[in-house]
This record gives sequence, structure tokens and C-alpha cells, in this order.
Amino acid sequence: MPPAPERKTDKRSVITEAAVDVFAEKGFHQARVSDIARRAGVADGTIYLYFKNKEDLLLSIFEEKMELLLEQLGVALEGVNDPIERVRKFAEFHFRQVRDNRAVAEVLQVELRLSNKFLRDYRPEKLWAYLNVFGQIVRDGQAAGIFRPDIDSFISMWSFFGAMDELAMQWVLSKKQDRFPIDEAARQVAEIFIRGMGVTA
Amino acid sequence: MPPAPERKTDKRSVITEAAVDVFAEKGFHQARVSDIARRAGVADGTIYLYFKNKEDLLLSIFEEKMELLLEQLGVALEGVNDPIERVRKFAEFHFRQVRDNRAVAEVLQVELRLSNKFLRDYRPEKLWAYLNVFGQIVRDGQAAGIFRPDIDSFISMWSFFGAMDELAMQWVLSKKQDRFPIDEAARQVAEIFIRGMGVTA
Amino acid sequence: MPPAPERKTDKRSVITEAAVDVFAEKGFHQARVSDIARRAGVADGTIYLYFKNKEDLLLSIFEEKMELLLEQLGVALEGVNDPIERVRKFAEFHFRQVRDNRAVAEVLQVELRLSNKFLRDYRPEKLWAYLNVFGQIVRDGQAAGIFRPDIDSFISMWSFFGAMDELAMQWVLSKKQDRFPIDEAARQVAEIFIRGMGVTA
Amino acid sequence: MPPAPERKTDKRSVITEAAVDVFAEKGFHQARVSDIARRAGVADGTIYLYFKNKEDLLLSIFEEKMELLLEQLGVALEGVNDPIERVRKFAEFHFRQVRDNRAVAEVLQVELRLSNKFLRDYRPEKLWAYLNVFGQIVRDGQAAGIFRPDIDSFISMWSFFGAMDELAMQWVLSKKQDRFPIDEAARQVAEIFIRGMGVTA
DNA sequence: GATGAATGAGGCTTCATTCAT
DNA sequence: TATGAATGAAGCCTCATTCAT
Repeated sequence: MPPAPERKTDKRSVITEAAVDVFAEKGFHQARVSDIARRAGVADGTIYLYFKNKEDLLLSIFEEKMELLLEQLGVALEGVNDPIERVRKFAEFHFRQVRDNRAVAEVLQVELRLSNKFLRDYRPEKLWAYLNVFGQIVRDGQAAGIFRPDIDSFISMWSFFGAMDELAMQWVLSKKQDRFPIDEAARQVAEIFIRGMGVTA
Repeated sequence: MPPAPERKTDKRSVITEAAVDVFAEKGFHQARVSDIARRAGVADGTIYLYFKNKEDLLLSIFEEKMELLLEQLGVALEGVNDPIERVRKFAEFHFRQVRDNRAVAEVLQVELRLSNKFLRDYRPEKLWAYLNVFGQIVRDGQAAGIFRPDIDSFISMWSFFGAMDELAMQWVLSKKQDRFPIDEAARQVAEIFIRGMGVTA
Repeated sequence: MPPAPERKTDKRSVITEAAVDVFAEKGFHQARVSDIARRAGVADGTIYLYFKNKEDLLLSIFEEKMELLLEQLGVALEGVNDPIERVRKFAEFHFRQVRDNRAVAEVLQVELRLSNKFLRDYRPEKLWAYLNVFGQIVRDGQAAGIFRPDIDSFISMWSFFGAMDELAMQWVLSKKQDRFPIDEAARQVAEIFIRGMGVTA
Repeated sequence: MPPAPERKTDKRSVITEAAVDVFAEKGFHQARVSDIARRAGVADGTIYLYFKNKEDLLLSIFEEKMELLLEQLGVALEGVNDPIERVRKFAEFHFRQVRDNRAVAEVLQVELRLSNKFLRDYRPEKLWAYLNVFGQIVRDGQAAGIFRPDIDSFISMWSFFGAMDELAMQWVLSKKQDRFPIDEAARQVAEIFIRGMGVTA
């Protein structure tokens, strides 16, 4: 019996998952490479067979996770044609991901922002692709006469993302006991933007 | 005759300003204490006469800058009573700060990201106060029947801040030549939230 | 039918040649075992089937190359009986080797430098044998009354080798365009030592 | 009372001397930076206040020592005008230095050669200046009709240096008990080159 | 024999902080 | 107050070597 096809990338993803956990727990700078190695059950040096260095590990996580996210977003929006409904689904999808993959969200939202490389040098194509799904919804809605034509899709897109992202961060960083209901947040954000961009207002 | 009061804090504020610049340029972790000292024109050790350590320096900046911001926000909103108008003024004020003082935007970014994870026990009271001005606008608007009563002020407050903050960051990070008009961004964000929270929609 | 004898050592010599190149290019310490493996077209681990470790690989090169050199020197000096002529032939031979096989010069350099300090217990017998050919020429010349009897063969032998070796290194290190004629160097070195050791002077 | 002027470079030279000892004892690659620090009585980090890195430390030793050597050579040859005598004094001086500063000689001769930077990238100006003193002696001798005009000063200069250097290395590396008389070596090398280059031969 | 992924010890270097002047 | 040389803990990363396949 041949090994499962993902056997080959097995160790790589073991490391990736371990890194997500450790980064989420301790933060990028406090996380020791050896912590990640121990968590992954590999030797320190093994990490460097798959990643150039610690920062590359962080960026790789971003790339991989965003790619996955983008795919799943496509699935979540499949068959949904009404722009308004698509906005709702988008918010719902985003917050659901955050809730279900808290560690990933934490790394994507908190740690990544602290990485200079990320903020300054790195161009997050995948993030743009993700956001542009929203931008396209706005333009489609405008074409359909649902959203006001003077809305700038660039501005609304980043606003929408900023709103979701900030709420997600607050949720992620909040202690378990005083965590607000995230699906309610999804609903409210979606509603604010739908009405906010709507023509009837 | 006692020395002029600001004489005493002269060197302290020189250091603070230098630190703002350096932190904004390189980020907290990449910034070396000696960079800040050089920029401030003092010796490394001098910094430790005014601040307990590097982290304390960062926190002091937060405190000072946020206090100032809060004061100025108060001035900007003075005499403006209509909740809708107050939202507009808030957005306008925030983006104007970002434009006029690039470092403010970055400081806010950093604070948000670091305060909860890196600085476990630090509570950014001043930031909350800043945001709560918006929260109160929402509640006032609800009381006046202008905003829908089911809007959660916590959610809308963070959404609003996230939207503004993300746009600010995009503006800060964008190259000078292709910078979008920041005051237009202010208008659009304000409009989306005003309409989005409004009862008539 | 047994495999051809060199079949058995085929891979070994492939590795040896690759190692000579890599050591010559980067030096012993800078050379990675994996560089050698790649150059040889084998896996890293394969090297350890033929050599105990990296150091052993270096020593084996010494042994093999010096053995060859010694043999060829014998051939070059065959039938030449006059000590003076033998000195000339020796120099000629040495520089010809350097020119035709650049790596040999570097190997000798490395050996000399490393053998006594880095490889505490290694005795470069073959190198000594090579040099002693010159020592013997001196002693023969002295017996024949051609060279002064107060010349110490140890001192003259190392001097001669040092002179040739240093010139060889300069030649090897010099850029192709401004390379001095190496055979002229051979002539001059030989002449200096012949006259320098001669009785008539 | 003001501090002695060399107070300022005190620690730097303490480190340099310690490095010479440790490099001579263990070799460059085996020497740990912490070994040098301990020997110098400073913290590891202190070394990096004076030197860029470990290799820079080695090269700095070379620069400093060669500069000193060059100066002292000038003194040793002062007032000696006869080219023949100058050759004798040169050899004498060189070997005396080796004998009196064995650790320095060991570092300069053995370790330096093993440093890739040195051999490939670095242009040892000071060494050339040192050698050119010999080159000039040759040319002066030729002008005076003492040395044969067909001698190439470049070739003879490197030969001479190679001869001395190789002998010096053999002396430095040899065990105390079987160390040959170095001043006798000086005499013989000088004599070989003087006669070897002479017109009468 | 051949492979090459995995190992893991250990060193160079950084930089926040101190303290004698 | 101010200095800045000195400290030294601690982590990222390299790479020779092994061993299961």
C-alpha cells in the first residue's frame, strides 16, 4: 500500500500547526524555535529543512492559511447571488472561521501585524484576493442598483475588513468568560454595511 | 525662581518624540534603545533616568499620545450635539490626526496589537476612553431615536474604530503618489456607519 | 567475471575529484559535505560509505594526490643524474603541475597549513618524501662537490619548497590576465638555488 | 593626573593580545569567542564593541602586527646601505621576530592562511609593503651591479618570502626539543639568495 | 550499496540594562 | 543629572553525521 499522498508534506504541516499554536500562545517574538520544534515533535534543525527561518515560517503560515481561507470563502458564497446576501454570508463565514480556528486567527491577526517584514516589505496578495471578493460584491451591488454608486469599493472594502478584523481581534483576545457572541457580531457588522451602503437610506 | 516647568521635562519629551519616530519607523521590537538615544541626542543610559525600561517607554508614549488625542477629540466635538454630526466629526478628526501626524496612526496600531498579548497586564484605558466617546454617541443616538435600538454599542464601536484604523493603516502604508484622499475616506466611513445604524434604513 | 577494478573505486574517485574541486574553491572549513556530494552527483550519506568523515576525506586526497605527484616526480627525474639538472627539473615539474592542475597547488597549501595544527597527529609522510627528493639532491650535490658542504639540507629543502609554494600560490591567486609566466618563475627559482648553493660562488 | 593616552585603546589591545594567544593555541576555527573574552578578562559582548566579528578580529591582528613589523623592519635596516648586507639583516630581522613573538608568528602564518577572507578577498597591503622592501633591495643591487639584471624582483621577492615563511612555519610548528637554530636558518637563506642572485656566480 | 531526511549540539552574535565616573 | 563602555544571558541557525528505507 502506497503512503497517503500527503505523506510527503506531512512533516511540514506538522511544523506549521505547531507553529500556529506556539505563536498564538506566546506571540511571535516570545516563541522560541525550539518550542515549536518540541511541540511538533521534531528536532530544531528540521524546521530549517522546510522554512528559511523563523520569519519565513510565519509568512508561510499566512500564505497557506489565506489560500485555504480563500478557497473556503468561494465555497461559502457559492450559489449566493444577491449582493446583500453575499455580504451577510461573507461576514458569517469570516467570524465562523475565527471562532473555529482561534489560534490561526490569532496568528493572522495579531502576530502578523507585528512583523515588520509583513507590514513593510511583504505584499499580501492572498489577503487582497480575499478582500476583493468583497470589493466585487460592492461593485456588483452598485451595478444592480442596490448600493449607492458613490461608494468607493476600495474604501468600503478596507472598512469592512477593518471592522471585522478588529472585532475578531477583540474576540480572540478577550478572556473566555467575557466573550461576546461572535455570530451576533457578524450579523450586526453585515447589517451596518448593507444598510450603510444601500440606496434607500 | 523655579525653572520653567517644561524645562524639567524637556529631555523627557525629547526622548518621547524620538521614540515615537523610531517605533513608528521600525516597530517596537526592531527599534533599538540606542537608536532612540541617538535620535534624541542623549546617551543610552539617560533614557533609563526617565523610563524604567523600553516597554515603559512605549507605554508612556501610549499614555501621553492618547491623552492628547482624547483632549483634542473633546475640543473637536465641542458644541456638536447632533449624534450624526458627532460621528462625522469623529471620523474627520481621526483621519486628520493620521494625516497630520503619521506616528499617531502607527502608535495606535502598535498599541492595539501589543497591549493584549505582549503586555499582559496593561490596560489601555485611554484608548477605551477614546472609543467610548463613539460608544456614547451611539447610545445617545439610540436614546434620541436616531439609531436603531438593537445596535450593540460595543460592537459598533469596535467596528467603527477597526474601519477607520484599517483605512488609516492602508493610507500610511501606501506610497505617497497613489495615496487616496483621506478626507473622502472619512466622509464615506462616517456615512456608512450613520446610515448603517440609522432607524430609517 | 569480476568487475573491472576501477569500477569498484569509481564512485570513490568521483567523490575525491569533487572534493578536490570544492576544497580548492572554498577551503576545507567553508566546504560543506553536501557541496561535495552535489558536485559528485551522489547523496550526502554516500560519502560516508567511502570515507570515515570529512577530515578523512581531506587526508585521503592528500595521500592519493601526493602519491601520484611523487610517482610523477620520479618519472620526471628519471635518467637525470646531474644534481644541478635535477634541481631544474624538479622546479619545472612542480610548476608544471601547478599550472596543469591548479587544485594540486591548493591541496598542498592546505595540507601544509592544516596538517600540523588542525590534524594534530597526522604526519604528511608523502609530502616529506616529495621534499626529501630535493634534500637528497642537495646531499648528492654536496658529495659530488657541486654544492657547498655547509648547506643544511633540511633548511635548503624547506626554503626551496617554500619559495616554489609561495610563487605557486601567487600564481594561483592572480587574475588570469596578469599572470606571470610560470615557467620563467621555475627557471629563476632553480637558478637562484643552484647558484646559491654552489661552491664556486 | 590624566590617564595615560593609550588608556583609550587599552581594552582593545587587551583583546587583541588575548586573541593572538588563543588563536595560536587552538587555531582560529577551534578558538571560541568566549575563550578570547575569558582570556582578555572581558565579557563576550565587549569584543563586539571593538571588532565587527571574529574574522575581523583576525584581520585586525594582521593589520596591527604587520604595521608594527614594517616599522621595526625600517629601524632594523636603518643605516645599512649595502644591498647584500640589507638582505642579511632582513632575514635576521624576520626570523628574530618569529622567535621572539611565536604566538604572533603562528597566527600570521598558520591561521591567516586558513581564512578564506584573507586568501581570497582581502588585499594585504601591509604584507606587500613589507615584501617590497626586499624587492627594492634587489633592484638597488641590480642598479649597483651586484645582482644579475635578469633577476625578476617580483619572483625573487616572493621566493625569498616563501622560503623564510616556510622555514618559520616549520620552526613554529616543531616541538621545542627538535627545533633547529633559527638564526642559522636566517644565515643560510640569506646566503642562498645573495649568492643566487649575485653576478659573480 | 545508495539515499537524503532528520538530527541536535553548540557557537556567534545581539542588545536591553547597569554603574562607575 | 548625564554618560557610554561594559555586561552577559539567551536564541537562531548551521552542518557533519546517522540510519531507516
